[in-house]
Amino acid sequence: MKDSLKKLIIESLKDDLEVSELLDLVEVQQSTTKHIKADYFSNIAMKLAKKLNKDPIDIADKIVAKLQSSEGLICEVAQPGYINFLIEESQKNHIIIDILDSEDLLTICKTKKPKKINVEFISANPTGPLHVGHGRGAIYGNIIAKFLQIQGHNVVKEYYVNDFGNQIKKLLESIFLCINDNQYKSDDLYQGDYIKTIATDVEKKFGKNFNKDTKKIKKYVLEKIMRLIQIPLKGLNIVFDNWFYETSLFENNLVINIINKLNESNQTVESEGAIMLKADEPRVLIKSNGEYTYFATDLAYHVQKMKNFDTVINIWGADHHGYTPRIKAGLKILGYDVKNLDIHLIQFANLYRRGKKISMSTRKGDFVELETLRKEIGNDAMNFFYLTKNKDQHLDFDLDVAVKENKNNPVYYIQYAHARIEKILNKIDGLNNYKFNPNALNHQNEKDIISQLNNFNEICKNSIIKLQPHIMANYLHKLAQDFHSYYANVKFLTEKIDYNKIYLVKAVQKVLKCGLDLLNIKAPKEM
RNA sequence: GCGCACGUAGCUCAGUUGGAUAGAGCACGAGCCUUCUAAGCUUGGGGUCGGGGGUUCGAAUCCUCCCGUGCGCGCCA
Repeated sequence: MKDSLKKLIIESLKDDLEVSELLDLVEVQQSTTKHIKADYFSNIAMKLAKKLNKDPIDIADKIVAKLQSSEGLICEVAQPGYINFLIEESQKNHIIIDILDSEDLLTICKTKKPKKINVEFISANPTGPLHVGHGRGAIYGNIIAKFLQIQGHNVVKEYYVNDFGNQIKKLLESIFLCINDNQYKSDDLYQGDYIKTIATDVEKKFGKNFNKDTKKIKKYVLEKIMRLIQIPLKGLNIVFDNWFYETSLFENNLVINIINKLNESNQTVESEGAIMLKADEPRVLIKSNGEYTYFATDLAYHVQKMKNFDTVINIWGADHHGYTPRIKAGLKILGYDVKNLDIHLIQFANLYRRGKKISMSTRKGDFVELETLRKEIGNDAMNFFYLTKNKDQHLDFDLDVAVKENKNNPVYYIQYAHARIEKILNKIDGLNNYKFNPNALNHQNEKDIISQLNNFNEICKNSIIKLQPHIMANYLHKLAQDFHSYYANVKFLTEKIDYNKIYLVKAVQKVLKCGLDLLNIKAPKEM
């Protein structure tokens, strides 16, 4: 609808030599102001006025004069130069048939150039179970991968397992101490209850005095931890295609290869026994004790991804933002186009319980497990809660409210709309014998809903293509709201059923279902 | 101190490339079930969009300064 109006305007301006170069300024927007009687409007006259040094009203009048002949379209000029469009009801109402006939409501999102895309998310260190601090990134990353798949891309969901380096050493040390010294306490080591559980198992299998450095022990413990990590993921239906182990980089000599290449690039310097890369600023690759830094292995990891994929997406907590320039600088030196590396920074979600902020430290064992939260409030509420907010927004999550609202959560509002429609449709034989009359729906509630339905494609573009799930979440809420209002005002199952209304709610249900599916939220048939 | 974000109703958050009179949920006040599910509807109060300045026909949105909050500034990962 919007695009066709845009085309009309461009068409009307094309002959004018003065503006023919300015046609990309043309835009049409949906009218949202209640007191203005218009479906869409354009501000092109005001934009051109400046460039041409003319009165915007005159320009608008000219455009409107040319557009007047279009069928089913009423154009008006308003101060200080808006062009308002009113579309005939029957034309707008046709969206109902479009939706019901459509085999896939999301075809508009399909890309013409499918790419191989790697989406890496969560990637929490394998030193403990996932806690609530990982929830936002988990749900966001999963949905981003899904949106890309819907666009038609070939997506690999990946979890990077940091099974190399100090943290793992400390984990093993913690377990060792837990077995041999019940009273151990150290700010530097891990102390959660899960350590005790694993320690018990380790002791059973390996005895008290095992050698912490053997591969066997490490593998055993790592498997235990990875199993813990997968519990909430299974619960949330988050499935990874690939678990990339940091140690595999060494087994394949990938790190040393990268270091060699960097050395050849003349972008490395030696300083106090360490090798540094001239990245955004000098960054250590090899410590003076000969160990690789996280940066060095991470570069090798990213090179792997850049080689094998057209686009590489990292979903990172916002606390990693300072690391971005470094990794990009490194990849640039290695000859990769960092335009293909897309880093999504997710702001922290603070968690409160009884008005107090909950600290989330795996090491101190002071955290609420993601699985605990999931069980308390349920998948649907959890998905909706995280997906309804912009990733750039810091947000506060009050556990008490979340649990209290379990029965009263906004997500149920949307699901309830879906279930209510289902109940109506169940009592109808079907629509095959009734032809939809596009002129029949004139109730204000009906107009509101139809306007929302006409919006759906635009919402899909903004949400799915631009990877902004919260736009879809908020749209669904608005659509549900319009429906509930309608439902309260209108009786469907009367003696003489108006099947046009049934067409309408059926289309609404189809859109709700589509949207809820998108966000990994169930669309129940009854509640 | 430097860097990256954020600041919208009492609370939690929307606000689509700058558009016309600022939005929702929760909370609070008042109504609505003899009727398709009241997990619902209707209605009221509640705002200097952190503050100043600037750009523009037009700013919550862009620029700048200030204030506030979060995060980051390791030979940690």
